Amino acid sequence: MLDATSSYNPMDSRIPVADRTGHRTVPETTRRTERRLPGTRYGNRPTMKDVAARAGVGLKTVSRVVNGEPGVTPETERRVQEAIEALGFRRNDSARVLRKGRTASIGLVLEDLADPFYGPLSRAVEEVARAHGALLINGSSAEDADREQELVLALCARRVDGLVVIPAGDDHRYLEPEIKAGVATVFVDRPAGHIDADVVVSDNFGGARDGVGHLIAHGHRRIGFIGDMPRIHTAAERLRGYRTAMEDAGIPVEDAWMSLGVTDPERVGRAAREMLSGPEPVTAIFTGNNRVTVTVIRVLAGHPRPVALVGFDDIELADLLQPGVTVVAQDAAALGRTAAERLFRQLDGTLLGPERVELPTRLITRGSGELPPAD
Amino acid sequence: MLDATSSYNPMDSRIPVADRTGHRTVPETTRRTERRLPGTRYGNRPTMKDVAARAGVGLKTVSRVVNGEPGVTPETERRVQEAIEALGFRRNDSARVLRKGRTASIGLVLEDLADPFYGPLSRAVEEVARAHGALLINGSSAEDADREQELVLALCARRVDGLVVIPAGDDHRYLEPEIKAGVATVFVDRPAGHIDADVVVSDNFGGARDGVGHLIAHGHRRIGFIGDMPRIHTAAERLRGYRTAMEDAGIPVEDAWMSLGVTDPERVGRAAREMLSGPEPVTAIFTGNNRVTVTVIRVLAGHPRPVALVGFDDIELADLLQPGVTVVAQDAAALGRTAAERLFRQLDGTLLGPERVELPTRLITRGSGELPPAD
DNA sequence: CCTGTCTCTGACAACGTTGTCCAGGCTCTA
DNA sequence: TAGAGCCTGGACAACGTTGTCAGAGACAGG
Repeated sequence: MLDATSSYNPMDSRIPVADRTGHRTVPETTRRTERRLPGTRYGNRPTMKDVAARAGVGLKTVSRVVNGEPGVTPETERRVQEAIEALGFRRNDSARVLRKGRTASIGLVLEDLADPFYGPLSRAVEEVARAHGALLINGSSAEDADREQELVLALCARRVDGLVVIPAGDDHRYLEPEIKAGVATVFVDRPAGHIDADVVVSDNFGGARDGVGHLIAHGHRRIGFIGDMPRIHTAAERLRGYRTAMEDAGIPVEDAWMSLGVTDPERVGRAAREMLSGPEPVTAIFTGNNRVTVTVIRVLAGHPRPVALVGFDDIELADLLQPGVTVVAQDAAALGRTAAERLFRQLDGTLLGPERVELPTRLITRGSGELPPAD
Repeated sequence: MLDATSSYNPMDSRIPVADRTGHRTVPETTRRTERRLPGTRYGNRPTMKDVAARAGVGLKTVSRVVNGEPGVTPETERRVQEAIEALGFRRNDSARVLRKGRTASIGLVLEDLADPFYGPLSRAVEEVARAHGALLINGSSAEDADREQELVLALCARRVDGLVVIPAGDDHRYLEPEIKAGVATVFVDRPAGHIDADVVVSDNFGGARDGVGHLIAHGHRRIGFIGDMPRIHTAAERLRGYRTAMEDAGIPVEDAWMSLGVTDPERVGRAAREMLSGPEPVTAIFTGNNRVTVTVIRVLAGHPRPVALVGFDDIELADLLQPGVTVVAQDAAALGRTAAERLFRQLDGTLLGPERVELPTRLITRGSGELPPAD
């Protein structure tokens, strides 16, 4: 499952067990004696039982105080509070969860938290979760289907109440038992594969079509498209938008104008340079996401002729470049917020069936998309 | 504690209780009958007991199969696996955690996940956690001390094994009982207040001193400093670096050159414009963090004379602006990685006492810091 | 003084898992 | 063939909490 690089690996399901000589590793409870708090049991945290004993009351009375339930005299409450304070007691939510069934936590599986697109999305999900008293567990799939599944199932084992998933894989049937068991699930940015589930996406098709249309309106005909791997739904949709815009304008698309694949700077840079060379180079480029846009901007900065550019996704400082970068912006925070809200409505029971919600994109013109063709 | 905007609020400790008429709300276990899986108990997920019953074996045998423990015949294992498959059983880690004591999860409390500085940091922590088989729970404090404490204590109640905290508040004595109880703790970016704990920081002082020194070396004397609120440790350290560099160069600093406070664009923009006006305007500005830098770049873009600029924190596309933005870069990912590694070493027991680790910063020259004074 | 009601409190079971321990059946050897 | 030892499987307690229920006082009304 996961690599262990040290002795700490609590979820390891392999067997540390006694070896053939019968020796056993020292039980965990014996560590850190010197750090133990007076009044607590060896190496462990104080429990309600400890508090009850110290306060001279019953277990349930402590529970009542901790949870603010009624039916405790002020005097008793004071004694309990005092004991809690003195022992540094903190309720164990694991036990609580086990008893109550809900964990008050939701999981978010995305591609890469370091990507500036996902940071705001995650934050938005967190805010909604917070408003509902839930915590957020994040996981990065690194665009790997197996890792996505591993993460999702780990989250399910934790019994998160709900999942917000930005799919990396394209088959999510493995989630069916979980959904049946009541795990609320919303997919974001890309639809789920082979299951019927709630999904919140941007209007990738329309956004790309409008962005490319914008270039066409400014006189371009030879327009390049550099995007992500076509198995990624958003990439495919944006490509479809490109094709549609071109078709609507009656421009036959040449293969040399399109480049789809991994979005590392090397491949993208090569693709851009190829499109820009030869006897009939493109006069404009439409880029399929923020990473591609940044790379292409770098290429264009070193290019002799001006080349028009429209990028999908807004990027910071885009307005300060020369020329400013025209983009089709999607609202990452709104995606996250909408998804999380639907998630909690599923948990409330106020949501009927699975639905597909599409959020609009916005064309922001800043100059790069308005350059005329330099033929 | 937290606002509930709906009926879902599992961790609410206020009393939903029976009202005076004796009516009760419907127990949770009765929801979603239509979604229940055949073979499971009403509204609940299958447990090992269910699997054991279906496979015709004992409870512990199922546990053994699930955990890959030895001592189960292939035939028995097959039967158990079959039952697991058929019922869609997934081990309940809450119960496991309760029994084992470790949750295999760590908490990360930072200021704002949407900030491009924290995304990579969080991702780095996650990668280390993953290598140790642990999940990461994120929380944004929004630079609010109370919210930080609330988050940290909520994470402790979940019994996270460790905490990585980017402090918002300046008193962390509330964490003492937790640390004594064995919660590994590492502070990042800023030191903890009033407690002795592990901390990983950048060399804010040295970085700022070098950045300002760079401006001085290019002939500037009237150098402005725009930074965050001085109660934030990093802001104070960077200010100290600025003062030291000026002092070392024998330049008396004027009050009008320094501006400290919240880093919203409005205040920062006003501060920058003030420094740049009057009879003796600054000829260079040192900015105290990425947000400030971006705002100041915008101001400078509309300013008639060229003004030198060095910023703390690297920003994306800084190299593509005209001129390129010279920055003092800190390595957010390294901060996160180092902190997380120390955390797990605490859990391993291979770390001795609390320590302060300082990571170097790097001056990246791109042009804006090398502009001569425009006197 | 007794009875009924109300308030406060605590004993106990249950949540789902894992660790301990023991029993029964098997193989192997003396 | 009997005894020793191993392998497999299961009964049971425990983890820390919450829900249920019933008991113990207090107090008022008859």
